[in-house]
Amino acid sequence: MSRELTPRQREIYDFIRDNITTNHLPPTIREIGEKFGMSSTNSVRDVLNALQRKGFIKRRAGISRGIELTHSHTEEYRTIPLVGRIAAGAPITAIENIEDSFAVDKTFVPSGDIFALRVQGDSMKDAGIYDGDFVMVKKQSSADRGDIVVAVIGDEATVKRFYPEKGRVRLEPENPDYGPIIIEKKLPQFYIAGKVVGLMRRM
Amino acid sequence: MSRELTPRQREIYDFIRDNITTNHLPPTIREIGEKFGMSSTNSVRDVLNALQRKGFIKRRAGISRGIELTHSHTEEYRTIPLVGRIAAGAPITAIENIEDSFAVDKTFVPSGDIFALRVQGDSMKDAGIYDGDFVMVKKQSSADRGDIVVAVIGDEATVKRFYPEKGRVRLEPENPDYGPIIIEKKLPQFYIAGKVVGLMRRM
DNA sequence: TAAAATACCGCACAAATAGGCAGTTGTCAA
DNA sequence: TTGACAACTGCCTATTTGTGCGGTATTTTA
Repeated sequence: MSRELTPRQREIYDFIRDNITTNHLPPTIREIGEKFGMSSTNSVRDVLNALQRKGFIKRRAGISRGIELTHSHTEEYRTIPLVGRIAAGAPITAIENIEDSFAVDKTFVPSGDIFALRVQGDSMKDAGIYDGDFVMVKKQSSADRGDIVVAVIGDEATVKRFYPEKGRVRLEPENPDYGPIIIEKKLPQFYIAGKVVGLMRRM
Repeated sequence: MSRELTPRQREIYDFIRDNITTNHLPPTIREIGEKFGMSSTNSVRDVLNALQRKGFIKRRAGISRGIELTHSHTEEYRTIPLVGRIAAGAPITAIENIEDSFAVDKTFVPSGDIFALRVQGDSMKDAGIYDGDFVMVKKQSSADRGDIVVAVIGDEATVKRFYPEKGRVRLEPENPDYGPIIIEKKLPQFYIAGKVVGLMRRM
């Protein structure tokens, strides 16, 4: 279906895309024609028809500026809640706990229930996770051995490597200055909030 | 200046906003009128004038669908080009070099000319920058001492710490396994592409 | 209480816009 | 060499759309 574009088609497609991002508005047929020095609206129409046939754009008949990108760069992001405090018992992404939220590219995080958390301390420094980093966490109550998880103990959330052992759980930091945390499995104030699937850092 | 909106104005403002997010297109004056059962375009114009005067929208005269939201809740993210190859001479973000692009929250990267680059190798491992990470780079041709920069040498881009010295530049890795790179300043095939301002990692 | 703002109607007009038909030229593959 | 496709010109039409002028009635503000 979607064959390759010719240079001309690519050029015009790019112009439409840029126009949308710059002016928040798709161009009219004549605007395209003027830009590329075409004196006939039909010249543009031919190209638009080609783009539509090849599946790159959609058009809404009779509507001004009714050009829409199919491979829409418009909705490639998700909004992820940034969790402030984490308290045992309360659901993590309860509205009361959401401090902020930000946009992340869809291809960057797996689908499903994701939240973000700000890392405190440098106990995971040798895993490249630093104080102040934001980790993207996929909500799940269990994890595989060796996964980096967000564990909640009482009212504190901590990022550590997860090692299940007989009757207990070992949470291993990635920093020789810190020792492991051992949790007896029965503890009700302990649970796994999720698995770390991504990281963002401002520098 | 921007006083409160009347219920009617709020209603119409919301409709415009919803229309943009749903149809990726602002409505025409008549579309608004139809929606709210107004038979005169002037009824709509009055409200639009009020919205403009109060600073909620901007209008582009003579242009169809030329309504723009000022407090744009639509644009909390930016699209950053992911640069594939980097070749000396050619402008980095030339279309030929752009491999992909992805959305990033606006609050996450500074404004200005930003591109993303995939890190190869672990020479910056002790700065928490790992093989396969994406770094966000602010385009600039110079940097401060100690900044982490993207330097282009010939056809290769490398991420290192920047130390200007007399008549030359020292690029320092953050990994004891690697030594510094020394560049004589005159070299034309060497330049600073930008400064690393952020990092993203998939895990 | 007067002035300003709000929220409408109705009509008219010009510009902007999409769409259509007929034809030309060059390229490229069957 | 024929035919499909790409990329155009030119001209015409119908619809869409923004804008302008002149109104009315009610509410809010100074």
